[in-house]
Amino acid sequence: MKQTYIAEIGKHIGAEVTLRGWLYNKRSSGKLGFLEIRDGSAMMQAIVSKKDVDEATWEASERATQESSVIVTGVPREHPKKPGVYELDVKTLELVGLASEYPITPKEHGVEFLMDHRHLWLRSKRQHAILRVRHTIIKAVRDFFDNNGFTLCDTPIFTPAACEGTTNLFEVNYFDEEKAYLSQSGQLYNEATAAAFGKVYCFGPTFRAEKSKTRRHLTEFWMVEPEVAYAKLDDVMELAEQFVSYVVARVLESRQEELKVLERDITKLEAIIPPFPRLPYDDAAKMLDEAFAAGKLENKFEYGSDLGSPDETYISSQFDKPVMVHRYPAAIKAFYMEPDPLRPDLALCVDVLAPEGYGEVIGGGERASSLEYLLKQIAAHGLPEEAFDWYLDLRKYGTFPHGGFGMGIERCVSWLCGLEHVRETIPFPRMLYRLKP
RNA sequence: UCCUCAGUAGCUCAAUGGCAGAGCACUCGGCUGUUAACCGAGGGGUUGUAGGUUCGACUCCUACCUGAGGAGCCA
Repeated sequence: MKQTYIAEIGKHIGAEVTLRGWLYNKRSSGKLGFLEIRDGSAMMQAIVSKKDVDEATWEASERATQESSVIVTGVPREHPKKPGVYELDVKTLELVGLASEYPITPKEHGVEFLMDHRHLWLRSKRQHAILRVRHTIIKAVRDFFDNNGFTLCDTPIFTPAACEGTTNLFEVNYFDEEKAYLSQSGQLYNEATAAAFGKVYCFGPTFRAEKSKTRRHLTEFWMVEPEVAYAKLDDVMELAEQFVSYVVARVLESRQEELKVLERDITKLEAIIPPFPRLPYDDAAKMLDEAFAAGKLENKFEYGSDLGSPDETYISSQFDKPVMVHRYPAAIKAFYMEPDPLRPDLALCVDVLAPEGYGEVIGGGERASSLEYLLKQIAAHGLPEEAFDWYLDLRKYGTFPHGGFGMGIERCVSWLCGLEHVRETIPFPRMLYRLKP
């Protein structure tokens, strides 16, 4: 008995097939049973008619509870009332595993309950759709870089020192010599591999021990980080808009069904095509001042500070494409940012803010290439110079201008799916106060 | 760390300081085209914890616990 997957059922109309899966839901009308079967690929309704099946099958169909595992044989045909929809006329049904009373009912549930049952919640239609979109996004991310001459060079997860201080890092006590930390970015290592391969990317889990408790934060999330030798800030911005547009297009192309389940307004996604607006920090500051004067923002924006969440939301709401805010004050950015030669108080960096209030999905820029400047910056930030000896070597042995960015996968999934919270974008989210399941 | 809100049946919620309730889920019965199916019956409660006010507290007060949303910080 070869298994047929429901997603392929259209190819088997009129021929007997075997489905293996789980009972999603059941309705009955006397001697007629309607079983919704899911097998991971899709769902379909199976019809059990008492007069057409043997006693064991009828009894099993009556006994089967929600989420019981079942093997069903039958003949698929078109739904009598819905063209293009298929149903299965059941011949036999075998109960593989009777499910105990299933906690997730077809009615509504609260967040805490669903999060406690995340291992089961994944079986529901909505979660299935989200994680399929996630899969497509990740595939598109890899394809984009693989097809554009990038080499995958993954960076370590255990790292000896912080990129930007140790306050938000997870400490690991294992290595004899010194303290280790879980990676918060692969960027410094990307700069080393970029000198070897030219165009590189890394893609892995990232850890941030921030006491953040918002819909945009996870303590463990996945980040893809490209780095390009000889790239200037303009090249980085162009790469970012090409990359984001490609990923969005791939999702639109292959995940229509899932976006429909999620009730996503796809016209919003269809607008995501290059070029994206470029907004200098100074202009962003002016926009925020005007918004505050017009009573559209609660707090006055202070020039020189970083954009707050409400600020980002306001700015992105003014555009129907992702907006690239560039050239922030160097003082509020990481030590390795290249200063703008025309305005040394500004850093050659860029944040990409997704539309519809989804906030920052990409952060990046041009890296400082001068050894003298980096030494000054490390001292100014109070960082231990010896921790960066290998990083400084990159400036000693053939330094070169270069840049790149990092994109948080979960924020991207959240945006493309139109979700309220990133916790649904990863199979098992890790958050402040959430380690199980 | 700070601000706001919420904890009542397995789940989602109701109950004006005066008898602890409904829908879903579950069990039993009915129904040959159901779509969160429907109809009838049944079991199911330390109202987050501790204290206080009151003749009487799910309801009011205090503290704590847990969760959610937000700020800061970030992708």
